[in-house]
Amino acid sequence: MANIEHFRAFVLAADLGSFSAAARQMGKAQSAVSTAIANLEIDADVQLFDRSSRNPVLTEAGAALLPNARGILLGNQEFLARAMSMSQGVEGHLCVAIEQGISITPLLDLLRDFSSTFAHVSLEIVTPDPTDVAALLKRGRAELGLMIEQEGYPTGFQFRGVGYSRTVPVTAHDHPLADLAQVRHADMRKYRELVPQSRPGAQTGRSDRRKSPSVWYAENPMLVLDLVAQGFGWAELPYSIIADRLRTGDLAQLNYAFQQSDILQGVDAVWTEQRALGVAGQWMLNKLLELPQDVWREGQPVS
Amino acid sequence: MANIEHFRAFVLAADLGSFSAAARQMGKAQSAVSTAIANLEIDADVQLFDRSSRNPVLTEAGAALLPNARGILLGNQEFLARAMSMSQGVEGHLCVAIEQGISITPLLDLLRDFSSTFAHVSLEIVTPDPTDVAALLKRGRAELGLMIEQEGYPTGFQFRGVGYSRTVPVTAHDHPLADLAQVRHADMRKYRELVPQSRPGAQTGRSDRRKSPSVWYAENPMLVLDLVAQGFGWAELPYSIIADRLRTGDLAQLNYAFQQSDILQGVDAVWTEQRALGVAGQWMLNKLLELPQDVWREGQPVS
DNA sequence: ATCAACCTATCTGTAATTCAGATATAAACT
DNA sequence: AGTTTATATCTGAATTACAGATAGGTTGAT
Repeated sequence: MANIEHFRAFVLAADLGSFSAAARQMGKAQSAVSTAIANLEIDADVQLFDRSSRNPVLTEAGAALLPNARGILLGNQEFLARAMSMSQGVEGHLCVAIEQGISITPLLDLLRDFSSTFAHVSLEIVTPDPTDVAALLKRGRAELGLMIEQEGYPTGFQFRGVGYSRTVPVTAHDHPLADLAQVRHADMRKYRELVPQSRPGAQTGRSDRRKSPSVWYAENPMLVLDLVAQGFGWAELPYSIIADRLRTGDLAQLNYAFQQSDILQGVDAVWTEQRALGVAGQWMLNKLLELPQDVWREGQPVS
Repeated sequence: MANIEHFRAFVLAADLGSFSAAARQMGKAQSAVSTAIANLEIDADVQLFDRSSRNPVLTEAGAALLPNARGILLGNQEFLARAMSMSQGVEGHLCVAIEQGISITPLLDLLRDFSSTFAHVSLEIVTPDPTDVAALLKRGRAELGLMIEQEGYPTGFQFRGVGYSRTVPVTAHDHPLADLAQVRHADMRKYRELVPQSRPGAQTGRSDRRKSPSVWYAENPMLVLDLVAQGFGWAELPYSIIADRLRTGDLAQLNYAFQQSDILQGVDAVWTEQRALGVAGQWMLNKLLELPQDVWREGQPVS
């Protein structure tokens, strides 16, 4: 019935203003184009061309339907191109799990590059709770993960450091801790700590020695941010999400007595051995490893 | 070659998880679906289904290509639906020319209604210079116009009042006129008038007795707005575009001594006799005429 | 007006395709 | 093991698509 080539005949004829020219360009006989378009008109029950003159000209209906026909053609083209890409081993979909709190601004150029290099690969970025990245990888829901480095990974996981993330301790500007020139452990234990992570008991390789005995957990870092701003306690949060509110004076940075207050935590790319990375995943991993370290410094616009 | 029905077979089989079920639903033989999908796989050079078990299951490639196939099907469906709509006399495209300065907020509900009633009609809204609306209609570039009422329209034009637009005289807040409790004609003649309209000499039916001998014209009302705010003169502008800047005190409303300062100008719907309105255009005209008058009162949110 | 060049619609026979039915075979379930 | 239901493949028939030829019309130049 409705053959895709018929739509191509319609579009070509409209563009060239001639059935014969369209037929020549398609390597078919003129009669083929003529009947193809005639059948299209029968199916659609509208006149697409006005044939009263030497060359056919689009009717109003034909002009209105032309974009639709082009859309069908484009869809078919994309179907074929994507299939071609996948038949050569490129995966059709890549899911990257980036732990909440890791900023994606250092990755923007890389992502732009990805979108042009792998136009037919749909990219999915999920930002799960920190404890969930490994689970997503193991479950096969994601192929590649970015997470704050931890002491040990379960067997079957591959990892490599690719950058770092700056975490800063903050409170609301009017919080008692904000007035101290130097904050000691004993001071912090007096107030509630807010942790951007759900499921406190989650088995994770990272050290979970909280500084305060009173801890609240929330899955969304933004929620933690709001709670901190409302004076519910203090938190160690990625610089990228608090930079604005530090600047406006809404939040105050704490000054640790016992260590550098700016905590630089390594960021690891993580993947599993079992589910081998496809061409696109491999490409992204390599680009991540090649990333210059200074793109991870926040606050400067990515050039 | 690539028949649209084949894509439907693919999508149906993927959805139902069975070639036989898909065949039943399409009213075809099982073998037809089987070979159709096999041919699709040959064309695309990828395996779409894994046939190792009793029921076929999508491969990774099949899952990635399924949305594309759906897209093609949707495109075809839309093509047919639009054609059907047009074969029943509904135009495929409607262009409405709304004179610059007339707010479209009173029309939002109407437009929403239009988009659901005429899903297959693409709507184009152009906001030309006031003097150009009639030209667009005459040229056939637009089918329906909304413009500030004028004394007479050229022959061949139909018009009917549908609402009104409030125009207010303003200056910058620090302009000499802003200090006067009552502004007389003589005062206004001392300062420059800014008119949101290009081509001063344009033959138009509206009264062109400017109050000031010094007049500047600019096509874009927003440009006029900026000039007024910068103290270049005074202007009579639609309330909808100056409301915000009146509220912030950036601009000041003038208080006429000789008439009501708030000038209510009628808004006419205009169309030509020669180019008959289609079903959608007719619908829009009727809805415009039925519009309750109070939607034209600005400042209140449209419910 | 006449003519040449070019366009489109339609007809005809042929080639290609699509499809239904039949058959073989494999998987899941009893 | 037997039953049911699924898919792949084969075959012949029906449909469809197509090239080539023909007829009729339009355009523009002579």
